[in-house]
Amino acid sequence: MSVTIADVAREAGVSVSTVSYVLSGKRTISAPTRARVEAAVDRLGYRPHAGARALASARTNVIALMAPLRAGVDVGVIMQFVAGVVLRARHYDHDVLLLTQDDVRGAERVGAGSMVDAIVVMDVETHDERLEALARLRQPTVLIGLPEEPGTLSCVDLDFEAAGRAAVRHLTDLGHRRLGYVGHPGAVRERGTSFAVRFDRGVADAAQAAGASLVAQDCDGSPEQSVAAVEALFAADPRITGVVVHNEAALGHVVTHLVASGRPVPEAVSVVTVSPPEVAARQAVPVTGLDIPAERVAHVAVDMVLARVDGDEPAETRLLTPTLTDRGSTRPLG
Amino acid sequence: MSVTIADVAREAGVSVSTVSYVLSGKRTISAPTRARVEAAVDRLGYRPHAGARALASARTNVIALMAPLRAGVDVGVIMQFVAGVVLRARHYDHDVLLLTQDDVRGAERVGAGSMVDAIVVMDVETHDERLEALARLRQPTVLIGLPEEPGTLSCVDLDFEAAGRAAVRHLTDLGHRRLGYVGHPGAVRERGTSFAVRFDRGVADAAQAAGASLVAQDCDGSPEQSVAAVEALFAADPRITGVVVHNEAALGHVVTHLVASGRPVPEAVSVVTVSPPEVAARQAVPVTGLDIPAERVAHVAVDMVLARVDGDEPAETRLLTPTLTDRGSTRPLG
DNA sequence: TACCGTAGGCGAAGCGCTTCGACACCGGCA
DNA sequence: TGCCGGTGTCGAAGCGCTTCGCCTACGGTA
Repeated sequence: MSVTIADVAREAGVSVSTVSYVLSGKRTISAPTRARVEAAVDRLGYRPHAGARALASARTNVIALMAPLRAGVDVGVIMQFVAGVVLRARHYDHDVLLLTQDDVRGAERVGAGSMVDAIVVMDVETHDERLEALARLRQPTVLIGLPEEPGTLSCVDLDFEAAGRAAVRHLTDLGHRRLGYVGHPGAVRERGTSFAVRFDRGVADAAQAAGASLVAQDCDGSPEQSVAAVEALFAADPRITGVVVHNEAALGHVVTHLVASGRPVPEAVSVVTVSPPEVAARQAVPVTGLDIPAERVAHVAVDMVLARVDGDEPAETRLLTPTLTDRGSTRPLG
Repeated sequence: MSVTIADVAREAGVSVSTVSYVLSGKRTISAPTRARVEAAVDRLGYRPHAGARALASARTNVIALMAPLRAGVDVGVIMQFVAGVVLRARHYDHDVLLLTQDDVRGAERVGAGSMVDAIVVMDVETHDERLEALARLRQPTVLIGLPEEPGTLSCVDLDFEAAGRAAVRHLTDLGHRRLGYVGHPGAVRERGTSFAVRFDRGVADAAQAAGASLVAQDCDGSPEQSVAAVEALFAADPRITGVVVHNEAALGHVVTHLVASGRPVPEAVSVVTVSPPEVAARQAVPVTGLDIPAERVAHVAVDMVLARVDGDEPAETRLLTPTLTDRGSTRPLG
């Protein structure tokens, strides 16, 4: 069929094993021999057969990525993440096998079938039904998100609690002491990756630590509810000067309504958010906030999971510290 | 390591080859024997080793998908397409290996390395530098788009010429005889997948056939150019009553400006477009148009390329006929 | 009754690669 | 001079699966 390692060996006048060692670098080979082999490889256009390699070495150089491919609000972020995983995987000379979120047996299939060396799972929920199957596989797995019971699985996520604290502290450092908070609907707090709960806690803690008052309001992100949430905040405390928005979908509506209702941003109200930088930046008033670094999370995920492939290192959970980008939607009180 | 076919054979009290034949169905096996084997498989949780299978059978049950993962305007459409490919591949019991567009040697790597059975390439340009390498691979390939020289490669795309004709005919059937057309900038006509050129031709042909006048205007999709394009059309012919927009990015701006400048849609001007249905539907005035069926294209692409895997059928180019969805942005003249 | 075709099963030869152990050769040391 | 430890190379044994050819039974036909 195509050119095999035996062809290369013959062409270079060495044995098959020598060619293999030249290619893998796992034994020292003298410079002249190595040169002959490399020349033969080039001349014949040799490419090792991935299946044969996988069979003999128990390594495939492929990682599985389970991603939510349904069209949704945050498609852009998902793409960024997927691209980040592919890029980073290539950096380690790995390819990426794409599985969809709803292919519940997908991980099991590719894992048990030894098609991949490791598995990255996006969008993990607090009580995720896939975890059990994942834990049984011999491939290391990394989860994006923080389930209640990670067991022996690694996790990466943004440190939402720190993000909540940082968001509030940014406001209190500017002197704001009467704060509003637009969060997620209760349903998200249950499911989700617990990020909502963690963020809430960070917000509350920091407000208390700074001696600031805090009015919170859930919001599903619709234009109506967003407007209503803003009004509810100011009804509860008309003197609010700082607002934290942890709801990508609502962000635009909240800002627009603040301005439209005679509360210009940042002149009357300072606004801080957590979101992908692109989302925060493209609002009518660009919004200062904590960036969700999709690509960085992707990189870290791949790094972590590949580190575990042949090391017997234990699982680990890593929370990335968010960084705040000032886009001018806040200003000192007074 | 894990359960092998030999374990299953032992457990079922048959030979290894018998187990293999039960699994593949390539030879008749008596019902009782088959049952024993299947029971053993279940009991042991046996999964064939993909690498071993690939080595022995020269089939991997994986297809490569080369997709543009950079964040762009049409991320949603790309995702739809990717999801469509994965779904359809699963339907044939295949998995999908994801390559990025800019990984120029990616296809060569996975192809020559026998990691995949077939290759799907998105976003092919008229003179695509990847074509040559793809043609050299032994795996069948299907291109999304229509390059100038497909050679032995298969292609799928929407029939943009038919779409152009249908768009115009929809207007002329309603009695419109003075038409405007907002197209792509010249640069896109050069690159791209020639779809712009093909659409242009369809539009011009149909206008001529119906004896309608046609004023065309290029547009890069920016708000400014979109407004300028509309004004240019009506400057050239103030009596235009029907407009064809073949520019996703411009569509919103064109519609908005028509309405804002006292030319309500559809009361004063009928508008027809070609775009993904979601885009047409979410405009201020939902726009009637020819749908770009991302998922259908994906399905057809997978069907075509897998059909060629072990058949020696020749390459083929398929142009999908677009269908028109009426969203109320057109009305009879008068 | 003798024969043949077929269904049902087995053995073994690869598929192309990695890797372990063996071996030859060389220079340095006692 | 003899021995020892590296260094560089080779041979061969798998890795787990598919598939070809072969063999046995058995039922049907002449």
